[in-house]
Formats: sequence, C-alpha cells, structure tokens
Amino acid sequence: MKQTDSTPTSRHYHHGDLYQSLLLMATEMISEGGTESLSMRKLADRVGVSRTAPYHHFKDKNVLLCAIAEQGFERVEKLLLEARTEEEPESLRRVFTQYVHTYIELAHRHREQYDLMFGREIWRNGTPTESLQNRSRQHFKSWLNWIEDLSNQNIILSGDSTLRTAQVCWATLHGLCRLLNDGIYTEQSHLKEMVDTAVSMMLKHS
Amino acid sequence: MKQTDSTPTSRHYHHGDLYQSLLLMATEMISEGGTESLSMRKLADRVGVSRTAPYHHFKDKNVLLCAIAEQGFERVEKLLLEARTEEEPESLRRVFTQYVHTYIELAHRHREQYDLMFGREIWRNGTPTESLQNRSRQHFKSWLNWIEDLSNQNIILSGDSTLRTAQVCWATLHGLCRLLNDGIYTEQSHLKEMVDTAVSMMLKHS
DNA sequence: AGCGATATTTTGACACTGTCAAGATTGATT
DNA sequence: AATCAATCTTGACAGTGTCAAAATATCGCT
Repeated sequence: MKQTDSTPTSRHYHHGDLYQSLLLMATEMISEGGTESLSMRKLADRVGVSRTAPYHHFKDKNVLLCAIAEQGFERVEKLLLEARTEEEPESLRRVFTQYVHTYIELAHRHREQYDLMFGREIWRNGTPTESLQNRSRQHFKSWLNWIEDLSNQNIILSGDSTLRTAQVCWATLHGLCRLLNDGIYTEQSHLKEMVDTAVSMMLKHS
Repeated sequence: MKQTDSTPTSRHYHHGDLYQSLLLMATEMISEGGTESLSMRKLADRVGVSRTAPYHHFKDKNVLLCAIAEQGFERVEKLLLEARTEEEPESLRRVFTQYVHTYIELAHRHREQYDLMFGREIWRNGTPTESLQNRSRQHFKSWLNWIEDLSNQNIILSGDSTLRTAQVCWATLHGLCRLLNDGIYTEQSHLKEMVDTAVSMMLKHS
C-alpha cells in the first residue's frame, strides 16, 4: 500500500500536517486566554515543534489570526443561511428574532474569536488577509440581502436607504455582542430581554 | 522669589510634574499610533526620563491607560450634561439626535481613546481602576437617566423595561462608533444618514 | 536503489517589550 | 548643616515576533 499523506493515522515524518494542528491549537489557546495569551513561541511549544516552525505555514502571526477569524466568519455565515432557508412567510419575525438571539449567543460562546473577527487586532494593528476581507464582505452582503427581503415584506422599519438600515441594525447587533462579551453595562442574564427590546426597535410594531 | 514647582519655565531638578507630562504625552502617542504603539520605554524616552521613571507615578502600564480612559469618560460625561441642560420641551428629539451625532463624532475624533474606554485592553486584559469603574458606571447612570426622561415624555420607544431600552440604545450607539472607527461595513461619510436611521429606530415615529 | 531537489524544521540571533531590585540624586525639613 | 523622603537611574530578567542560515527528512526521477 502506498503511503500517501492522506492516511491520517500515518505518523509520517515531520509532523503530519502542522498547518491544521497549529490552527486548531491556536484557536483553543485563544478561546481560553484571549488573543493576547497566544504567542507564536508558546503555540509552537504546545504543538511540539520549535519556535520558528509555524512561520513556514503562516507568514505572520497576523496571518494566523486572520485564518482563525475567517473560520469564525464561516460559522456565522452558515448560521445566517440556515436561518433564511426555513422561512415560513408569516413567522419571519420569529425567525429574525431567533437569529439575533442565536447570533449573540454564538458570539458569546466564541467571544475571543468574535473579538478577532471585528476587533482592532486584525483590522487596525494587523492587515486583514485578502481572503478574510472577502469573507467579511460576503457576510455583510448576506446580511444586507436579508434586510432587503424583510424590507420588501414590510416587516422591518426601513428608512430612505435599505443599506443604512442594514448597517444600523448590524451595529445594534454588534454593539450588543460587545457589551455582553465585555460585560459593560450588561450581563449575560439580560440577553433574552435585550434581544426582545432590540428586535422590537428594529422591526415594525405589528 | 522662592522657586516652587509651579514655574513652568524652571528647568528644575527631577523634572517638574512628570505625572502630568506623562499623561499628556501618552495620550498624544496613543491618539497617533494606537494603544499598541505606546510603550512605557518610548514614553519615558520621549518625555526625557529613564525607562523606569514612569513607574513611580503609575504603578502599571495598565494604570496609565486607565487614567487616559478616565479622561475620555469625563469628556463624554460633560457632553451629555451639556446636551441635557438645553432642553426645550418640543425639540427634545432634535437634542437627542444632535447628541448622538456629536457623540459618534467625538468617538471618532478620539478613536484610540474611545477604544481604550470600552476596549478589551483595559476591561479584559488589564484590570480597570476603581476610579475608572466608578466614572464608567456614573456615565451609564447619566445615560439611563436621560432615557428615562425621554421615556416619560413618551418620546422614546420604551418596552417593558427602561433599563433594557437604555442598554439597547447604548449598544446601538456603541456599535455605530465601533463600526465607524474600525471602518467595518461603513465609512465616515455615512455618518449623518446612519445617525438619522438609528435615531428613527430608537424614537417613536411621530 | 540511489541521488538530487524540495519541503520542512531547527538553532542562533536581534531588537523590542514590561517591570523588579538596588542604588544614586535631589528637595524639603529640622 | 544633617537627615529624610521623594524622585529618578542603572542593571537585570524573562518574554515577545521574526529573520538568516544551517540541518534534516521526504519525494521524484533515473
């Protein structure tokens, strides 16, 4: 039997696929101690390679972080698409409310990753990967698309521009996530009530 | 004439009031290059003292940052109080709208400081000073107070709980600041329209 | 099977960071 | 003038990201 890389059990040569291992371990470390607790050296150590080994799979620490953020975007994108597929005309409000709820919960469960997705670490300090930028834009497009739908169905309170509405609604969502994640002015226990309040602000009062 | 510290021209001994100089220079450095660009060593260097001199005035880098953040809170607190004093019963909507606008502008003009006020640097990595915590809480109380007022005057769309309304409105404000500051999904040129959209979501449609 | 090319990893090094401990300097107070 | 406390400096340590050069392992080809 030829011993290709595809056999996962094969403990072959240098390490196997360091790339995936690094990504996984880094995600774990971040989720536990935040982005700041992740150092390239500790990561390498924990995976069992030398300090500079990771640099052959990720050009930068920045690129590594971008990769992790990207996975976050994939997750929320999937969430949104799932929410939109189960539309039953009359319960659109419920679907939307449910989505907001789940979204914020998700952002909280993976708070550190969420911070990475929208935080300054990447978007101001670092330089977002082309790939990350695309995925981020794509996600907002999906969101905008939904808002347009809700607007057409006369469910959401849209002003002059649907784009502006989408931006503001998104800001509300995002603001809630941040406040809850950082524990500023709110606690997790307020989640449900706050979501209800937020949604009733965004949607038309039936 | 006795040579007290108050003469600013006097190039007297140890430095004069390092505390203030450090605070000022640190604020400047942050506003230019972000929190990350501020290192205690560079700061000391730029002020003209040795590396560890600042540590006799600020226990930590963290404490320094807290002091800067605190000044930010003082500023927004003042802004809010000013806005509330000029209430003419019928133009409350205008006052509120104006405030939101000014607030976001302010947050943008001092974006790095704003990030410090609400960012993870202090609130998750570091440990907020007692003093900072108080001022932060105080500011939210002022905000809540205003929302309660608007709610009583039947201007704002309040649900079951005014507290929740205040939290959500604040989240919207905060979310907008962050998106604009970080340039995510929006640009500064959208400001006015977005504020209008946001306010019309928060207030009752007259 | 063997050999060279290529992919992968390591060691050494550098400049930078925050901050502690110990010593030196200065101003005020008695 | 002498003492004391405030203030500042020097030296040191562990930790960081990342580059350059060397070492090693695997693959493709003859």
